[in-house]
Amino acid sequence: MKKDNTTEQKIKEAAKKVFIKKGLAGARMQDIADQAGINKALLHYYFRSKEKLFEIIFDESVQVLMPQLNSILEKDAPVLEKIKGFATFYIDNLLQNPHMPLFVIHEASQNPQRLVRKIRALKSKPEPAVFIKQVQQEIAAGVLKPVDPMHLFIHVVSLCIFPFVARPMLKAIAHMDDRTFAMLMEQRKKEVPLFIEAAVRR
Amino acid sequence: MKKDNTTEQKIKEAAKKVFIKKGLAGARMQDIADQAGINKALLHYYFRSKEKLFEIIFDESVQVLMPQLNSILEKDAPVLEKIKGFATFYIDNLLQNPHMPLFVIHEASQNPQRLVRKIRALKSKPEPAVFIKQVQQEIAAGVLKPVDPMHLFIHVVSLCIFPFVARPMLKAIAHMDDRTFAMLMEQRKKEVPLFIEAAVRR
DNA sequence: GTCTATAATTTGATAGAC
DNA sequence: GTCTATCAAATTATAGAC
Repeated sequence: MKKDNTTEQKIKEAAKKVFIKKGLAGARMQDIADQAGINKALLHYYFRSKEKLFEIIFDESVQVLMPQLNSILEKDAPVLEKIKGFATFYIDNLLQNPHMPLFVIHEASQNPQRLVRKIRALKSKPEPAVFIKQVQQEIAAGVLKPVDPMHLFIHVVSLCIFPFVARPMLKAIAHMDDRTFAMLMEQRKKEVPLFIEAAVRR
Repeated sequence: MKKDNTTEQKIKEAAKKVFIKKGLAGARMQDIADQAGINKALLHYYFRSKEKLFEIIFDESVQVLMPQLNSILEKDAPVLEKIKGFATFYIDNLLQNPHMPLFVIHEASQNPQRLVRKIRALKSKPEPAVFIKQVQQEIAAGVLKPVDPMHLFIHVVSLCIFPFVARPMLKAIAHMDDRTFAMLMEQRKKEVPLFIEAAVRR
């Protein structure tokens, strides 16, 4: 599963863990060094500065989260098929990386331009235009009820991602423990597509 | 609109702005002092420490965001009525405080216990139990399609809050400027209730 | 209450030995 | 490449004059 056990890799994994948990401003180089089981000076030897190291971790996170959105937006299949596949796949993925979306969102909100740059640099950029056209076609064909395509897109991502982002809030409100929460997310892989289908299928 | 122009109030307003924008770890006491147009030492004179000042701002934010959830959960009206009222009202509110949810969520994720404490201390706590029972009744009565009540609750909050939390992400993906984004959120006051109704009304 | 000056601490970054 | 020791800057917090 893990790549090399080179020092560089160890640092990147440690940095990923600490940055994603604490954010850029909250992370401490000392924490990262401890987590990696090495000395603080080595961080600078390998990555020059906190900012540089962060940039790499953020970049990788964007590369994990963004291109996956394309499975809604691009793949050639009926809209409801794509949404179903996406929800299952993406929620599954978030169960593995539950803290990544909040990390990216928080840092994007601190520095929106950085996210814009990263997205521009992606080989596989999310591009809603295709999806929007396809939804319009299926509405015209009578497959879907009339629905604003952009809002539909936002609905889908909201339903999939928000619970992970707001996890501590939802856990507190609904008095859930971690196990219950995980189970609920597991259910959402089916609940979300069913809900959307009920809303828009003719 | 604003309360007194006492120094204490000026500080709290400045702190609110800075903390909500930068988070606890990212905020600087100097920024808050500048924003309030006073000296840094005065902050400590009035609020003792950064942590103490933060606690007050966080507390107030929780008091703004949480009790409003009760309009879904408690008020006596048919489920779909309540959801419609809530969505309109809450989104309207978020248009005034667009950065508050991400602030609370991010800090809650840094320190989940703090949020739990704050919620426990609320006079008007969000309590899903009533809502869940009501949904079950309306399903039994044939008003609603069968749907898991807890998931329905999560759907509603997700659809309302997520776009504000993920604003920079959505703006970047869909190439929107601020005006377009605001317009879209304005539309969601109607889109979200319609979408939910289409999904669950029998 | 409010300010200036400064202390105390934290933290990112570097120098230099091995 | 890796470590220890240390620096320099940033940042919270306080002392003390007015």
